[in-house]
Amino acid sequence: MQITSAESLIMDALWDEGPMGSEDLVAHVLARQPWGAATVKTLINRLLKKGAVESRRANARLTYHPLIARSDYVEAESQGLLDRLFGGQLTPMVTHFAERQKLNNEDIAKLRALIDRLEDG
Amino acid sequence: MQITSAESLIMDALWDEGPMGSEDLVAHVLARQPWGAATVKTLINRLLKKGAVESRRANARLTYHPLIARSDYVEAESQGLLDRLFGGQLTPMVTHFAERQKLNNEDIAKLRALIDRLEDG
DNA sequence: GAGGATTTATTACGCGCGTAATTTTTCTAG
DNA sequence: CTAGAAAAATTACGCGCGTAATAAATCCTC
Repeated sequence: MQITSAESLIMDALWDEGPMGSEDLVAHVLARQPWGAATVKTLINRLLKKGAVESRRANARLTYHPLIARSDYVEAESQGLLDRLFGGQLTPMVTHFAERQKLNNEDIAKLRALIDRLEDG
Repeated sequence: MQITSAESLIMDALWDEGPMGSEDLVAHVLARQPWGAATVKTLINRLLKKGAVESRRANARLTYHPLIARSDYVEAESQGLLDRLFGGQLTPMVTHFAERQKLNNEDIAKLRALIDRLEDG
C-alpha cells in the first residue's frame, strides 16, 4: 500500500489528532498546507480506496480512521532509504550525518545516552 | 535537480565505475536491472537534460560523466526523510530502528565506536 | 561517397500524482 | 415532503515517471 507524500500529510493529521470528520480533517491539513479544501477531499478518498483509512458513519456523518500505524509507515519509508542509499546499514547513515556536520554536541550526547540504554537493556 | 529512483540507478553505475560510454553504461545497469536497453538510454537522456550528467565526445563516441556528487544526492535524500519523518532529528530515527529490533549487538558496538570518535575529534 | 550498421536523439504511451471542480447524495429546516 | 445546504463521490487535467519504440545522425567498409 503505497502512500504518497501528499497523502502522508492527511495521515499525519489522523495520527496526531486521532479519528475525525472531514471538516476537522480538512481544517487540520489546511492549517499546515496551502491547498484547496477539494484537494484534501481527493486525498482522503484516495486513502480510502487504498485501504489506508476507513470511514465509519457516526451519527449521520463520516469519521475517518487510520488503518495503518504511523510506525509501520515510518518503518517502510526509512528502511527503504537505508537500503537504497546505505546498503541497509545504519552506521554508514549516522556516519554520513556526522561527516556533513549535522551532529552538534547535543546530538552526540543524545546518541550516546541512547546507546548506553541499548547496551543496558 | 530532482533525480528519480530509476534515474538514480544510472547514477549509481557512473558513481561506482566512473565515466563511461553508453554501451558500458547500459551493460552495467542491465546487469542489475531487468530493463530494456532503450529504457536505460531514455534515463541517460533525461539525466543529460536535467544537468545531472554531461556527455563528452571522446574519439568519436560519447562518454557520460556524472555532474553531481553521490554524497550530495545522498544528503538531499536522507535529509528529506529525516525532516519528513523524524522532525529533522537523528536520535529519534536511531531510536526507531532500535525499537524495531533492527540493531544487533554488532550494530550497537559500531555506533558506540563511531560516537567515541566523534567525541574525540 | 553510398549503404548498411551503430550510436544518439526524438517521440510515444499509460499510469499515478498533485491539484482541483463538478456532480450526486444526504441531511436539515420549514 | 420539499428545497436549499452541506457532505461525499466522481470526474478532470497536466505533468513527470517508468517503460520503450522509432527516427535521425554518425561512422565504418567497400
